[in-house]
Amino acid sequence: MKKKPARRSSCPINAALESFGDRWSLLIIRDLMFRGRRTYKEFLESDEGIATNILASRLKSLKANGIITTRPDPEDGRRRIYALTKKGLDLAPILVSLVVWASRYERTSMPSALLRRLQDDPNFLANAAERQPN
Amino acid sequence: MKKKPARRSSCPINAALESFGDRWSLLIIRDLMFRGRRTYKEFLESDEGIATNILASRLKSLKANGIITTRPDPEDGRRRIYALTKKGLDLAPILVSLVVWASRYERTSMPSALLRRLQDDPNFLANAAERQPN
DNA sequence: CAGGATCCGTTTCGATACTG
DNA sequence: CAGTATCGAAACGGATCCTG
Repeated sequence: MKKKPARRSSCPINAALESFGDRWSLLIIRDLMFRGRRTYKEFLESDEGIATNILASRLKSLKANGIITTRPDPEDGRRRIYALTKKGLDLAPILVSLVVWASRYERTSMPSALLRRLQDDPNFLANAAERQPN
Repeated sequence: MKKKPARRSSCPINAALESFGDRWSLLIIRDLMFRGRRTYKEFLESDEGIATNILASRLKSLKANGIITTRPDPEDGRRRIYALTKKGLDLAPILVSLVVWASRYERTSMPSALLRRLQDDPNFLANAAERQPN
C-alpha cells in the first residue's frame, strides 16, 4: 500500500501547489520578500500567528523544494538566517498578482499608489528586496 | 471560548488565501478558465481526482466568495452550470504567473511557445476563455 | 534564549457508500 | 447527475519539552 502517487499530473499549477500550495508557505515567502524577516523568531512574530511546529515543517518543506536556503548567523551562532533562492525570488510576480487581485476585490490596507508601482514597475521589487545570497 | 478570530490580517495575500488558498480551488478555477469545464461531473473527471464531497464544498466556498456562479442547465434540469464571475476571471494573471514560474523550475508538459504567448499576449486568455455570463 | 521536536486535542481532508 | 453522510487519516494549533 504505497502512498498512491495519483497526484502526478503534468499540470504546472500542480507543480506549484506542491511547493507552496498551503496557507503558510506563501506567508513565509511574503515575510522574506517584502518584510525583511529572516529568522525563525521573526516569522513567529507575524500577525497570523503560526505555530512553532508548523513553521518548522514549512521551512523544511520550502528548503526541500529549493525555495529558501538557510545558514547560521555569523554574529550569533544559535540563530539561523533564512533567505530566498533565485527560484524563491522568482515567485514575486505571483505574490504581486495576488496582491493586485485582492486589492481590487477584498478590503485591504494597501495604498493604491503602491499597487500601481507594483504593477507598472518591474524593478520595484528587485530594488525593494535587498539582495539575497544564492 | 470563541474560535479566536486571529486570522484577521489586513495583508491582501491573506484575503486571497481565504478565497482560494487550498489545493483544490485553484484547480477548479483552472478547469473553468482554461479547460472549458462547467459541470460537477466534468470537474470530477480531472486528472487529479477530487473527491465528491471536497468538490461540493469547494464549489460552495468559491460561490460564497463571489468567484463563481451557478445556474441550472436549460437543456438538462438536473445539471448545473458553473461559470467564473468577473472576479474569478480576474484571477487569470495569477494562474499565468503560476504557470510561468512552474514551467521554469518544475518539469511540466507545457510547450514553451504557449508559455510565451501567455506571457506576452494579454488578450490570449480573454480569447481562449469563451465569454462567461456575469 | 533561539530553533525546533514532541505530544495531544481539534479540525479538515479524502475515499466511498448512499440519497434526491 | 449532483450532491450528502459517514468515518478513518492527515494536518493543524498550542503547550511544552529538548538541545546548543
